[in-house]
Amino acid sequence: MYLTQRNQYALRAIVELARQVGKGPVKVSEIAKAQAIPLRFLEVILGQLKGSGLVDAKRGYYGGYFLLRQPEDITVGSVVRFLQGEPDLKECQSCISNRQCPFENNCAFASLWSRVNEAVFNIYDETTIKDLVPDEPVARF
Amino acid sequence: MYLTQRNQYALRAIVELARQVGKGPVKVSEIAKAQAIPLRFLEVILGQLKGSGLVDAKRGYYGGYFLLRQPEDITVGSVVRFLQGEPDLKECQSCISNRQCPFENNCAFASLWSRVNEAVFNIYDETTIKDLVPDEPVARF
DNA sequence: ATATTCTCGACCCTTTTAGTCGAGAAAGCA
DNA sequence: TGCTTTCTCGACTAAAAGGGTCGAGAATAT
Repeated sequence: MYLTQRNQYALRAIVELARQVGKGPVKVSEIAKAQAIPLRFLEVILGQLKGSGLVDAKRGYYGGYFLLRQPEDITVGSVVRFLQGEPDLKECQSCISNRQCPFENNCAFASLWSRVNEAVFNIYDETTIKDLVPDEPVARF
Repeated sequence: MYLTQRNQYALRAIVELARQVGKGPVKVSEIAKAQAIPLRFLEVILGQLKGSGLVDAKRGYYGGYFLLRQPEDITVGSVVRFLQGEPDLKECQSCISNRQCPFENNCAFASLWSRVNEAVFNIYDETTIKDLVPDEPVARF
């Protein structure tokens, strides 16, 4: 739900891939430059992202990263879920251990947290990567 | 939006005060015990909370903390806002500095973050402390 | 006086997050 | 073949955030 800098970088990297869809693999260095992300850090992030099945990479001269699905078929929710996993909100986050919950597992906070989480993921799930790609500036003549 | 352990402790402390409303000041040690919060840490938290105008304290023998408003008049939103301040969501959180935003301040993320934030605070604002106080177990005979 | 309870600032420790680095492996090119 | 490019992998470091503690002082009641 709360997105770290790293996870925002990941999203922006995917957006950049979406922006260049159809132009073949995009180099990490290119993404890093376009999105102002530290290069070596981005390498790590994209490496992780490969595990999601959303992107893949090719090495060598014409190498780089590319999307495995259309931008409109990738939701922010699916990316976020992959990056941080779904939090276990059935159990109240206020209680370190469930055994010593001061409300004896009848805790009103649990419902609050899960409602919040649901609201957030509703938004994430209805937002696709395509929605995040900036519109091309209209050509002037 | 994202609540730290500390901020959840704060909320639970207030809930405990609400639970005991009308019984005079509640000692920190009592709150700590009831809500399973580390005592010395709770002292710090309640000290901060005094600045919100929602609670106040009295020292000495019959001292302790107490609410300055009715539980139903305190929203979770007002507490959270005091604890963490409203994030500055007009500007995209992805960009370290606004000057070097790769999207040139026309960033689709900004809208996403603010929609998420709004959704979360809608829930926080419509939830009062009273809603979080567990129902008294019905007396059986 | 004295016991009680909040008050204040400084302090410490652990975990998370951000970011870097060097060497290696695949892919293309000459 | 050998050279260049670009991803790949694991280890590593640094900074920040978060959680929690402590001692001494100040108000309040008996």
